[in-house]
Amino acid sequence: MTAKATAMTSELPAGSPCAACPVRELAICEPLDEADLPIMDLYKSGDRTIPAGTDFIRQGEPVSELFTLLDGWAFHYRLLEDGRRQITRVLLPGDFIGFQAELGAPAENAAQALTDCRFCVFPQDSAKAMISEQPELALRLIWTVARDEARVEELLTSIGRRSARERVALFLLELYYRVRLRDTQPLGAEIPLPLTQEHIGDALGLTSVHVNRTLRELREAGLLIVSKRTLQILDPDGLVLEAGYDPEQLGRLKP
Amino acid sequence: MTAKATAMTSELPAGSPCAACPVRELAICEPLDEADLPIMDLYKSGDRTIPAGTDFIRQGEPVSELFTLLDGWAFHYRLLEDGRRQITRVLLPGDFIGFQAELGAPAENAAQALTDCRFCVFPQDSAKAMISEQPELALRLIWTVARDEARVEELLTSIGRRSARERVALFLLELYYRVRLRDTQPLGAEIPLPLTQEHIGDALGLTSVHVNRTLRELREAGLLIVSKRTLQILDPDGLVLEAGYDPEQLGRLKP
DNA sequence: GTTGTTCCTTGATTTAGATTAAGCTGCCTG
DNA sequence: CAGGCAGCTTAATCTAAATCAAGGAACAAC
Repeated sequence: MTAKATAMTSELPAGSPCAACPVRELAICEPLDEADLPIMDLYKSGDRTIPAGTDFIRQGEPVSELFTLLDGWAFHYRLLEDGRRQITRVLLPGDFIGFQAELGAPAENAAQALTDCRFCVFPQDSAKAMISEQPELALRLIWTVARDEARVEELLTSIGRRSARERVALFLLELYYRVRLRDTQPLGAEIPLPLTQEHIGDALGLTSVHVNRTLRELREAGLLIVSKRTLQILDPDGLVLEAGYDPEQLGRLKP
Repeated sequence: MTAKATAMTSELPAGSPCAACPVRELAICEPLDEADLPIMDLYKSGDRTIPAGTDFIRQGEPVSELFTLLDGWAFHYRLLEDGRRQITRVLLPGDFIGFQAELGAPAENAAQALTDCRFCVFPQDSAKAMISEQPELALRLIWTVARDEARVEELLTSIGRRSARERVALFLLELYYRVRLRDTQPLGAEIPLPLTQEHIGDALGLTSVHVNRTLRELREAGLLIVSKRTLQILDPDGLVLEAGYDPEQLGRLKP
């Protein structure tokens, strides 16, 4: 429930070359081939690095910049007036962050860095120019927003209709596959999981106490281990079963 | 929880003229002025009317057509394997229905008519052509999908973090304002509400029994009356308070 | 006008998950 | 190295909402 706010950021003077971009085929610029890549320099203002815990988009304040996450983990969330928090999306490298229907309007979602993060930064005006001047990028943005919406709907369905065990199992399973789409790792390997139990609770509509219990149950059932900011999936099939999830859909999973 | 399926539909031979469209400024074609309106005839295949209860998009089956809802109410939903249902979006006239990241892929959301519905129909291929050939329409689609995502996130936040009373109050209040953006009605007037208590429960992650009790409480508190497929908001300010909602956001409400 | 349906309503009971509370661990910082 | 903080863990208790159960009202179908 804590919403830490830090200010310290570091900005590089100029944009680093897109050719070396670590998330090129995941990001908004994916449709551009090598030759067209310099187009992006028209719109991006540079790279930026922020420390873990930074609230880099604040709910209700005008969105003045958009970001492509180059490295690190972050999340989008909404706050109620009394401090209750709902995490709406976990953000991984390649994700386009901060876009909303009315650019420049008060932010509907806040965003916070979970780890130190590095971004590619787009001032709001040039992001607007980008999508109206570059039709391939506009099409890619449609795809991106629709995919994000589908993910939020999946989470909505979890919270609305699944039990705590099903929710936790599915949430971690999906994160595991998303991470593995970025860094190919041996199946069953540990992945970093920079979320606290409180974060997981705030994503799944549970308290951290109940998340703790549920994680213990899943561990005792030999399905997964969450420990020391690390997630290990022991039994993917068992988890799919536990989550009551159509395993076919995992195959369709997008980055 | 019931998922009725009907087949009977009626299709008109040719598209009716867009000039007479009842939802022109709400729909995907909003950016076109009078002169450009015939562009739509390149892409739409005609109008269609279906009876209440029809499942016109079935989860898991390829999406072969997209729709603009011209008249009536419908909803998007997801089913779990054991029949649990989550309603993800209530669809009102002007809404663009069935769009998803991968057109032609298995439908991520089913859709069902709540009342008799009339649609403007777009075959999947021509919808694809439309968004790649008409940049203004692509921009409008981005806006539409982003707005829908924001609505789903709002619902997610409700289910994850609000009490039953807050959820019901906010859900009905938002519907009320959405309907009033379409048909201007005197404030406090009744609006039609073709949702059963079971529908409301499936949208809000509650059982119909609990929805019933909650509606009674809200009625006894003099806030609203739901009766005979009709919703009457008695005390909008009281409801905003009850919902723990930032009233400013209602002003920003989009159709 | 009887017989189903579907939907609404209310009461009694159960339960999943929340709340409260307390101790523990690892860690950073002074 | 002491003290403090953030996060994890577990147990005891409470409660919001689910489940179970039983009627009632409206309406269509025969």
